[in-house]
Amino acid sequence: MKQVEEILKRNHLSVTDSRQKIMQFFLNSKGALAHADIEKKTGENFDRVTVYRTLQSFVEKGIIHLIPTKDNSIKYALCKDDCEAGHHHDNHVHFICDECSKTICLDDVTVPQVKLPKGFTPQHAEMVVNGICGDCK
Amino acid sequence: MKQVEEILKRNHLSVTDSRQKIMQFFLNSKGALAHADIEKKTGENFDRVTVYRTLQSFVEKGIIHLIPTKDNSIKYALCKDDCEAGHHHDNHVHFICDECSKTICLDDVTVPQVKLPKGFTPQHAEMVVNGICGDCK
DNA sequence: AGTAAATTTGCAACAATGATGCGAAAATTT
DNA sequence: AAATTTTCGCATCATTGTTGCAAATTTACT
Ligand SMILES: [Mn+2]
Ligand SMILES: [Mn+2]
Ligand SMILES: [Zn+2]
Ligand SMILES: [Zn+2]
Repeated sequence: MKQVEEILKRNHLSVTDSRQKIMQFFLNSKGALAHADIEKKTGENFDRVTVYRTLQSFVEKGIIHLIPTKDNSIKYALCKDDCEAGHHHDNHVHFICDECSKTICLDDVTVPQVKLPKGFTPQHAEMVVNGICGDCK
Repeated sequence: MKQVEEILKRNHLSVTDSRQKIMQFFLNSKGALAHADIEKKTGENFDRVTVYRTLQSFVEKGIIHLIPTKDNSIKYALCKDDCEAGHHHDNHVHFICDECSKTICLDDVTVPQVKLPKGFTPQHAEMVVNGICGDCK
């Protein structure tokens, strides 16, 4: 059984053409992807709505995760941690290159804990670092 | 001279009605504000475009800063660090309450440094913590 | 204070992004 | 292979953000 098919089945998603192609596109990509990347750069011609719904279900199943940005653009990347449906537990740092503007998961760099002021109860923390990536230096 | 007027003049912005009102709204607010908050909750009736342009110029002048979120919503808050036009240097942690969904600048909590893999050169880091705020607990 | 110059505002128009309802198509189950 | 369930693609709509331009306002100048 092909890898993409296996991933979809394991996550209780029916195996459709769009899902297979989009999942393969994630597997082939180094960095994170935006909706527009998938719509335009897959070579395929999926409906915009199909792409939205596919990404949504991947997120729900814990297959991909969102990456926070300042510029109102959503980026998605494969979860390499063992996320479950309805509950992600990625806690790695993300890097955004100011040169090539690629967004990269630093899977081995965990988000450090910080001491919060009295009264605040932390649940989850995200960290995004900007700078120059290895390829651009 | 009124406080808002003083702030605008200091940042080389002409003192207009919208700018004064929006700046005052920031000064009165505890947490961060979204575009929609300003458009709807000021009581005033600014044109959408005016609000966009006002926020843009405040960001450019280093008066307010952006806060990254996962859900594609931009939040703005007053800079309490000494930011300059074209170059912000806020480096405090932000807290988003899962209950009341307020976004709060933790001005006294600085973003910790992390060790990045070889090749990556950091420039700036952002950290956002989710959880329950003091008011909601 | 009064006028000219510069800046900002509001409107219209447009583009991009995202959500929803629904019948047709495809995938899964029996 | 037929029935059932799920997904897809299209049409339609809502929200968010941008741009050009004339009118209004603010600032600079005499
Ligand atoms: Mn990641
Ligand atoms: Mn802040
Ligand atoms: Zn790069
Ligand atoms: Zn709260």
